[in-house]
Amino acid sequence: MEGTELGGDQQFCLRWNNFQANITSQFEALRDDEDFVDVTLACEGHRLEAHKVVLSACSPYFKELFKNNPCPHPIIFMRDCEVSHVRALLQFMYVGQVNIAQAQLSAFLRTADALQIRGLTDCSQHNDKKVNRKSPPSQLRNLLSAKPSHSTSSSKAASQNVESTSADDLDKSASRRSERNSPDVARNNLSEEASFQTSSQMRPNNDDYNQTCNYPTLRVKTDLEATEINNDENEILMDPGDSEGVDHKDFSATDLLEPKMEVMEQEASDEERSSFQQLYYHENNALANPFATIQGNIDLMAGMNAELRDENAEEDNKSVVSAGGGRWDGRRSRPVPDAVWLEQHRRALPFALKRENERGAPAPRLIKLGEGVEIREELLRGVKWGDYRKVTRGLAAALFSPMELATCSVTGQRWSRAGQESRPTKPPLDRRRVHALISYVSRHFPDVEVSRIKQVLAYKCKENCAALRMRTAR
DNA sequence: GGTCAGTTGGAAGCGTAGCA
DNA sequence: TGCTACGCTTCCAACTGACC
Repeated sequence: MEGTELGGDQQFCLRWNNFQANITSQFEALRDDEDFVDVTLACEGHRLEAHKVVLSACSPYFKELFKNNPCPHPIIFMRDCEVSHVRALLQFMYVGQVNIAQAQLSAFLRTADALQIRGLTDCSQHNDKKVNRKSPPSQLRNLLSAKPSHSTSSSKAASQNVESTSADDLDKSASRRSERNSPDVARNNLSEEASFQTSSQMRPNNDDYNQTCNYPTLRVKTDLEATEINNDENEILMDPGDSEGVDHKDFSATDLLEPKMEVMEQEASDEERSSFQQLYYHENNALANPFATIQGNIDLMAGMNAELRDENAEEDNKSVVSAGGGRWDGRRSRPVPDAVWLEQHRRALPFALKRENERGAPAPRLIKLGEGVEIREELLRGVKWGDYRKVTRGLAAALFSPMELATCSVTGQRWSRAGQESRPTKPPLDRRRVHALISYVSRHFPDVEVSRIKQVLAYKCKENCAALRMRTAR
């Protein structure tokens, strides 16, 4: 206990020596016991309970999401995210460290980056809204781009890399930390940061290397724990906080695969319903485009209160947030404002249809494509019927959002160049919709081989990807 | 090792909008 | 009206993984 004189009144500094350790363990216990959880992450059929305050503290992304959407207990559907990654991220946020197999590291970091998890991504960039949300912390980038080497020379090089960081950088870093930590902790971090060494065990994101090495496990630590050098060759301890002063290789625009999230509210009381706008869609226009009528997305909404959906559909469609700041209309690659894009597609929403029906508007006719996938007749009419190529392209634009087309491939097949160019393998487009599209086109163009249809779909994906890259570059 | 299928870079042709 | 820039469509080719 320390006492200081201030204005004649002696003040005492009461310090809980094990404060951080206690807080960490208690947060973990709260999560394990699911006490006071107020947000559910739904991923691959699993439900992961968490606390908004923790997610907000660890991610400006979640913080903004929850601030703008004051639902008492939102359910966030995380599509195209692996549940194991989400679990690991929660572990990281609650405990401050997590073990990730090297083989999973790249994908894990992409998910972390997309969710702007502090300590795993450059939050300074994320705080700058709309700007590239691409780069993981420099040390992680080093990890991903380091040459394969187990010699001490690389360790020295890595050490020199850190040593080249200027004192100003270290001071900046330390001052940033001091905002979160006590001055003592900040000093500790400063001294430890100066002696930080990126381990020579760091494995490059290299496929050849992947195939020949047993991956060490990466252990990432947050600022909650002091940085330390671990001699265990199978563990890499790193302080993710500092991102300055080290040359790095930026991820390309296509490295970023946006997590597709839909925030929906849990069953709420009447009082809660009257208090909040509780239905939100975020980052993913899946529910706002025509394929929302397919069973898959209806499944996603299974937990929703139908009445509430109707009540809030219109307002919520206006509240959609897009990280890209706009969407393409498929025809021209100029960005279409979200509001415009949504207005063009809003009526395809199942609950929006119900709302219109209640108002006496004629029920739009849905055409079955197959595989349980339906499309509005008017959208199908908009498809050019010159040949199978135009039909395929038209259906692709109707069934998949531009972001889906830009970030997915037809089958998700691994492409070896991806590894060489530090570009991740794209996830597959929704198989059911792909099959529906192919079967529909095949029925009307029986002489056309399926491979040709897939090829056209692949062209479409490539074009959207290129357009996305161009937009991001600008 | 051969074949097939999928992904992607790149090029060419065409259409459209903006401008002088 | 002609030019230019831009974007969309289409196709080819290279490369590689999966499969037999």
